[in-house]
Amino acid sequence: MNIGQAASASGVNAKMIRHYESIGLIKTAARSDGGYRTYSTDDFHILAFIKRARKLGFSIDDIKRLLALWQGRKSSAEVKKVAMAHIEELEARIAELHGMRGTLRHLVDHCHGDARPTCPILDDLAGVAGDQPRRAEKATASSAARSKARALLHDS
Amino acid sequence: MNIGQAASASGVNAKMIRHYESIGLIKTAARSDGGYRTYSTDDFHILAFIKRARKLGFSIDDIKRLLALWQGRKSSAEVKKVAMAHIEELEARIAELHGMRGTLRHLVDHCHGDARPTCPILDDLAGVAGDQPRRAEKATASSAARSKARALLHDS
DNA sequence: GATAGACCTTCCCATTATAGGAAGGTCAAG
DNA sequence: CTTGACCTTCCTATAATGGGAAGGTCTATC
Repeated sequence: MNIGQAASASGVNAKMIRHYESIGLIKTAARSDGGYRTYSTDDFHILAFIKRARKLGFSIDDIKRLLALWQGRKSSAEVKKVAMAHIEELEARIAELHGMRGTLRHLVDHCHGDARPTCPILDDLAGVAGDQPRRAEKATASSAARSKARALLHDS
Repeated sequence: MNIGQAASASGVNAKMIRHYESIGLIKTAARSDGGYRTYSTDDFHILAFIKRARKLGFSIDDIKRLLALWQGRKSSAEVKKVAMAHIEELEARIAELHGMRGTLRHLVDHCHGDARPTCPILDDLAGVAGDQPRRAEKATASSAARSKARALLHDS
């Protein structure tokens, strides 16, 4: 199998296959006389594995670990650990996006969206206090530092 | 205000302020005799605006648009449009992550996570059919092409 | 055997937003 | 006048993907 066939068979495109090789995710491919990379059925399985893992949002680093576990035929405990850590990561990202969406949804719902220049969305972004239940800004240690800095500006 | 003060006051760090200047998101800062960038209260407001917009996940390009709208004091309709498009983007990303999380949750729930090497997670990634209600792979036009390619391998 | 066209090779560049570091200049306090 | 904090520019890196150029190989057809 040349790289093109391996690509369409696995769903990982040729550019990416070369990339994965270059970063050491997959082993250096065998070469034909003409210098073409050649792939075995085993190689194809690995590529398909990678493709599926990427679809689940695993990072290349995670996949490196999963591939080692897969090929090492070791315990499933380690795999489960990697997967659960990834679930937590996904959930954190979902929560973050969800928070953004909520704030924005609220702002959009209060924006009449007509020819008038007044706009709660811009007001919020500009820091004008409105009736928003949640501000775009979370209360963090750094925001406390910023409030202090803001005091120097006689602002807020 | 020097860049450091502007940074801690706005929450946008100094490195980023220079970067935003270099890509044209903010105008070139005025300079002191010694060549230091100096920032006015207006500049600070713009930086704070940018920071809040970034916290809501707007891209730099979106922010460029929002800043123009904010400073142009034009209609709110355009702002609402940008914001709604962003909400849709957020929702698409949430849905994608949610799908990943669901599939993974299911796999993790069926993995005993002990010393045995059998693992539904790896099996799924490897393409072994299990009792999974949803596979890691969506049925798409390209997956049809891949099935055809796979047929050439006498695989699947 | 020549040639066309599909496919392959390597190498470089771009993306997005953010950050680290090096080498060197400026400022304020002691 | 030195010290230390802060600033300057320039280069590099990240993660994953892709575009494109310049050139080599393979295969089918004439």
